[in-house]
Amino acid sequence: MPDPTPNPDGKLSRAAAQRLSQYLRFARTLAEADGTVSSVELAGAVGVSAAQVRRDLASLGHLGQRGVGYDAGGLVEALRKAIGVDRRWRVVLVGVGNLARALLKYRGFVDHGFDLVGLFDSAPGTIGTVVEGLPVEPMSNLAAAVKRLRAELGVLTVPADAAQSVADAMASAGLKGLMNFAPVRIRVPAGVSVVPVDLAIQLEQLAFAVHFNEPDETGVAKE
Amino acid sequence: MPDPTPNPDGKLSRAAAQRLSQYLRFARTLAEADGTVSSVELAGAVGVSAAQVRRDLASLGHLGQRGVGYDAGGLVEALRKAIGVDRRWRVVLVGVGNLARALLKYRGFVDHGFDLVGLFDSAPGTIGTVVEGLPVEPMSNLAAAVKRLRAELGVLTVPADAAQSVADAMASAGLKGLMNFAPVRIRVPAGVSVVPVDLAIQLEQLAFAVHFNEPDETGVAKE
DNA sequence: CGTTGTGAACTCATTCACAGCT
DNA sequence: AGCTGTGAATGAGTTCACAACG
Repeated sequence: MPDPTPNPDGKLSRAAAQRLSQYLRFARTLAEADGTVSSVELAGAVGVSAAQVRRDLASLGHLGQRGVGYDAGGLVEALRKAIGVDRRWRVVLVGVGNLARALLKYRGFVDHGFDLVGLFDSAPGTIGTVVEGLPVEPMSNLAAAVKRLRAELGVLTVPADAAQSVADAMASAGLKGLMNFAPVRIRVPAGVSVVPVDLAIQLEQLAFAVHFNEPDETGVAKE
Repeated sequence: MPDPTPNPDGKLSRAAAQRLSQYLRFARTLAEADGTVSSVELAGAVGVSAAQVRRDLASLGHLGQRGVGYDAGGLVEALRKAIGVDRRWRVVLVGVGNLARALLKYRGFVDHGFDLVGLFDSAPGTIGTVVEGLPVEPMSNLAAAVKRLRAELGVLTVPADAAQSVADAMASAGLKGLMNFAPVRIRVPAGVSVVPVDLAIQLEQLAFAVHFNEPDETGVAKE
């Protein structure tokens, strides 16, 4: 039967968006240095096929020049826009433990356009302390603070058993995206996105890959 | 294109293996309590379709009973074996910073069958200190220690600029799988697997999902 | 009944191969 | 010459729908 949707061009899959992030990282390192990158270079750096790179980039518009390649600077701009990081994002963090402290020290956070503007916790001993220049506020302040700070994203670094209720609070405070480090799947209202960062599952993936000696991931090894 | 060993036994894709981990987590919570789980329950818990669950589980052998469901205990066993976590794994960690300290405190590590047996760092001030009960050894000990401890996996929590050379050292020390927290792609010899845990890219994925209001992830909200 | 397992259909993603521009 | 963009072919992964079975 006839083709309800013969048109393949349209939306970016999640996996595709992840590749864009990787192209962006590589293009950024070249942006100052030189003028152009080829699909073959990008492919080698990221570990995908050159055809894949061209297909991905072509879906963003005509930003290559035939016979020449892609202008590094222009590519960075286009990728930033396509991913949604052509602006800065304001982020709050809930759950100030070791992991949070590690994240706060991580420069890549701010380097990639994410500004941590608020810290929250429920432990009386932690509330009021200052971590990496930011005071830790009680959870009861969350909703008001999100509004005041105009934060849109939240990082969730609380224990598993608290994760769902904290996620509920973050969603109803108006945050639109949550990065969840707790090893549980959290449910959120429609309109809120969640990116899980689940170490337990990643560990199991590593065991799986080793146990069955999968070549793994972004393109294997030369040698 | 460049893949001399495409899929040895040709079985489970990476994405499928990740779903298995999620089924396992859910089945574990039920294993003591009740007898059986249905594909619909699993699907709801993990956020995939029931048909997907059945297809995945059927690929592991006939472990369901028609008209009844899957025995929770048996499912846990089968999933453990399929993923490769029906045994314990010995893990060393290189780069003892805040992130490492957070990981060391994370109980899920040992709960999932991963034993951290060695810590390594190159900073003289850190070497010799004891963190969570383990002494931090110099990098020069790595190769001998990996052999002595019979470690197979490594966690890489060093800064980006050191990541590749540390990865080289870890691979030549005989580790077969690396969990890489550094925000760079590392190259490893054939036979070594890498699971990247890249916060910068995950952050960008979050921005992407929110910016284009993707429902995201494992199927979110029904309504 | 209810629920699994699975051929078949289908959708989505990737690679091929080459036309078209520089 | 070199390199991109893209139809067409291929492949991977997912859902449909129902037979098979307790």
